[in-house]
Amino acid sequence: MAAARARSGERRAEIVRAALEVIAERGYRGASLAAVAERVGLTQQGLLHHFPTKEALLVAVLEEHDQWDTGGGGGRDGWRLDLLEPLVEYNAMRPGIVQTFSALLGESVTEGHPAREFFTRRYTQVRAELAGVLRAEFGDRLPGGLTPEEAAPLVTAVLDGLQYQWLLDPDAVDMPAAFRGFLRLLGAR
Amino acid sequence: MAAARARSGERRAEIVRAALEVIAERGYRGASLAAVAERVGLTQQGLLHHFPTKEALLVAVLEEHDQWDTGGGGGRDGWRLDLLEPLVEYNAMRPGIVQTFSALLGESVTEGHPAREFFTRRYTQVRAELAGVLRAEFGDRLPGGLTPEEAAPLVTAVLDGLQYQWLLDPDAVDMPAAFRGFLRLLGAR
DNA sequence: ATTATCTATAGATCTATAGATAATGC
DNA sequence: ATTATCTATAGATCTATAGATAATGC
Repeated sequence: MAAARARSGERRAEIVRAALEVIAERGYRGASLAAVAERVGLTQQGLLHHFPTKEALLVAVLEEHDQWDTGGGGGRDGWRLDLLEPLVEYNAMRPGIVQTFSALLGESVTEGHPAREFFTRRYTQVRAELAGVLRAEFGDRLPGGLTPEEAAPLVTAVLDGLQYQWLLDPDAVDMPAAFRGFLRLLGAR
Repeated sequence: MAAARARSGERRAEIVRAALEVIAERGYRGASLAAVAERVGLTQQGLLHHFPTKEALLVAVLEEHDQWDTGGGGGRDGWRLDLLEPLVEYNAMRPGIVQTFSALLGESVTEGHPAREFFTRRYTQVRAELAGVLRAEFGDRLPGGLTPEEAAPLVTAVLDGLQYQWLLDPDAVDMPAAFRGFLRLLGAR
């Protein structure tokens, strides 16, 4: 045959990449296995050989992009505040990934959604790590008398909220500039 | 028969209310007409007598709750900054509505989603009105040198972003308190 | 006559299972 | 023997249309 048989790991990676795209376009509930399969030149049943269920495929997508959103800049755990702005800048160049993330986050608040626990855990962790970073940078008090623990959910909220506004209307919202504005509010220079 | 025939307007209102609930639970794409119909004691085909298509029902839901999110507090156009905090407080008491809104916002960034234009327009309008409110309150410069136009998308982002964190983990996030913290950052008392 | 509702049903999908076929690795 | 894929198909759904039936309002 023309194409050599890809090793299983490569095939799985291809499928995860395709799933990421289809989820960006239609969300998880709207994404069909057939659409993902077609994108990698497989039948839907062929895809199910690599991932036994649709949910298993979603889990693989979530694991693959575990460093999403707030983690991309600085490696698994050691975030630094000055790496958040470059991360936002980077995200502004890959609307596809941001759209997948945002669509999944939106869906995840509905009942019994398979990504719900993932996001819940992730936000708990992100808030805790951000609080640590903010304390290291600003000490125990930020402008307005906020503690780092009070500011951390706001940083996360701004990151996510700006993504929605930007995805809906990229020309109307300069996501990195807006985020820099927020950092100035926090007192960073 | 037992129940008197409801006037059409009442029936439609019942259906819209049921649709709101089902969308909160499953999102728009995941919400079936049959599930909505069942909730008001109709068959799926009976429901389609009142709304000719599923999309028409969504439009009715969006129109009914046009004052969603940022509008509830102060009447159609005249927002005031000091009514935002009570609005967040009010939202914290109705997770259902917030969940419907958040699920729809998340879905709306996917391709060809029927609510996309609604949200795009809405955010454009919300940012403009918030900028006006911020200018009236703070003048041309806010902390960090932000202009009202730079701060407006941040206010919106914080409102939306906090909702997701709160829906995912209500015990971990005190939404009104977090929002008050953000207002203190902006320099309001 | 119009309005509200129902039954019947067409026509698409969708996920997942069963089982065949062919290539690869011992 | 195992791995990758395919064909066939079961069993659920889902939206929407067609057409019947019964009640309401002139």
